Amino acid sequence: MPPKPKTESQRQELRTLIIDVARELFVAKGVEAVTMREIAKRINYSATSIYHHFEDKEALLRAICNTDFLALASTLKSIFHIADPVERLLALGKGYAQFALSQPNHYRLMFMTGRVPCDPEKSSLQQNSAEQDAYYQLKSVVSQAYAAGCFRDDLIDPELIAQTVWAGMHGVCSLQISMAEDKWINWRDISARLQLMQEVMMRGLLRENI
Amino acid sequence: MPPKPKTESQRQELRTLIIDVARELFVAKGVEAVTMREIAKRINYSATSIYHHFEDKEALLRAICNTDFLALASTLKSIFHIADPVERLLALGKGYAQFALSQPNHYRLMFMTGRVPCDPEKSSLQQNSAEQDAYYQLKSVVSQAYAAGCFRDDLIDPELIAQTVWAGMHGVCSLQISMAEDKWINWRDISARLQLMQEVMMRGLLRENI
DNA sequence: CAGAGAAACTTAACACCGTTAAATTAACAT
DNA sequence: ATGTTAATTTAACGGTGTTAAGTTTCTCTG
Repeated sequence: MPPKPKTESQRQELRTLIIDVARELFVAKGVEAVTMREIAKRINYSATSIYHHFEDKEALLRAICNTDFLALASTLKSIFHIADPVERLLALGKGYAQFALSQPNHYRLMFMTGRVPCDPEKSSLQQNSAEQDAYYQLKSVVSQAYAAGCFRDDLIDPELIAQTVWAGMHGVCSLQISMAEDKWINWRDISARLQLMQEVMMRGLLRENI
Repeated sequence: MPPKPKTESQRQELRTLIIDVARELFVAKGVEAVTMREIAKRINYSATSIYHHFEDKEALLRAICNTDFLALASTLKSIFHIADPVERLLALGKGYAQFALSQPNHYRLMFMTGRVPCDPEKSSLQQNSAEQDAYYQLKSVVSQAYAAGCFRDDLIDPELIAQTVWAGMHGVCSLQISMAEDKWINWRDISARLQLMQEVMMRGLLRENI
């Protein structure tokens, strides 16, 4: 009873259905839970049909990743209404951390696995878009603070600053995600670690006067 | 031609041979390359025999991990001869980063996968040993700087400081390891990123006077 | 209106994987 | 000599991603 030539929109619908089901498995049980057969079972298709929408499992993961990058950028764009550039940067960091810690499996896939390297050529997302590109949002916010003269005089490369700020927040979040259960370390509260990281970075980056 | 009751030392020998071969595959091709069958082939045993030395693949990875934690601590202990506490801390960070970037697959297994959480109960390594426990080394160096009054007055928890310093360096290294190939980002030199991270952290943490 | 062709989908299979059960071999202890 | 035990292997199970080869249904053309 299966086969019918479908309209393009129905095709798209099925495609996003696959992605959604895959994400769901994924959120609950991590990357390993995303097996082609299980996804297929949940949508009452055979495993093979997924290959008509995605070249392979990597491609499917990449698609999930893309929707997540978009979700991250969507979350973060609410930050731009904040007037003070430093407060804006801090809020960006907080929003980023909240995303990471509330959706650890997605964060892991996006920033910790190294699979699925994003290529602007292939992505459906628009690079350098304030709506869709979270990295561009970071660059923007840092550049704005830079233009406002917030940073120390010896810091002359906003993109390097952005990458450092990112690394700081990513360091706290990713250690939390992959090592929070590790009994070797007597972890301080994650909120305290995030807080101190932001304080330290700001004190290290910003001008001192006033 | 196979079976002979072996002495305990021969058993150990084979055990470490397995670990070594597994590490080798591992260094070259990452976690996924470590398949029981391939390890077995390289030492001319059948895959099943590995299970007489390691409960399962996790246990084998854990064993590899342990040797790597020891290797890291061994590398870092050369830092303790440095007299100035701040210089010592900086050198620790540099040594850590060098380890991470020169052995990315090991670093990934140790700090980025979340599998194999280390438990002091089960590990063969000695916790709180200046020779074997890299985290203890970090705590020590930070505590020494703290005792020397290097940090700002409002910083009163050396372990929180240590975890933050760690997160900063880990952030730079892990982003490099998992995202250096990502074409979305116009990465600055890894050395510049490490350098700036250390500068920022030191400026953020240390007292200002003189 | 018949039949060709394409699209959607399925079943069957391949080559792997980690892991376990059962069988085999060789050394030791009695 | 015999039995026990440890070391090892072969065979197999259930799982994975993926591909080849159908099967069914629609649409489009002659």
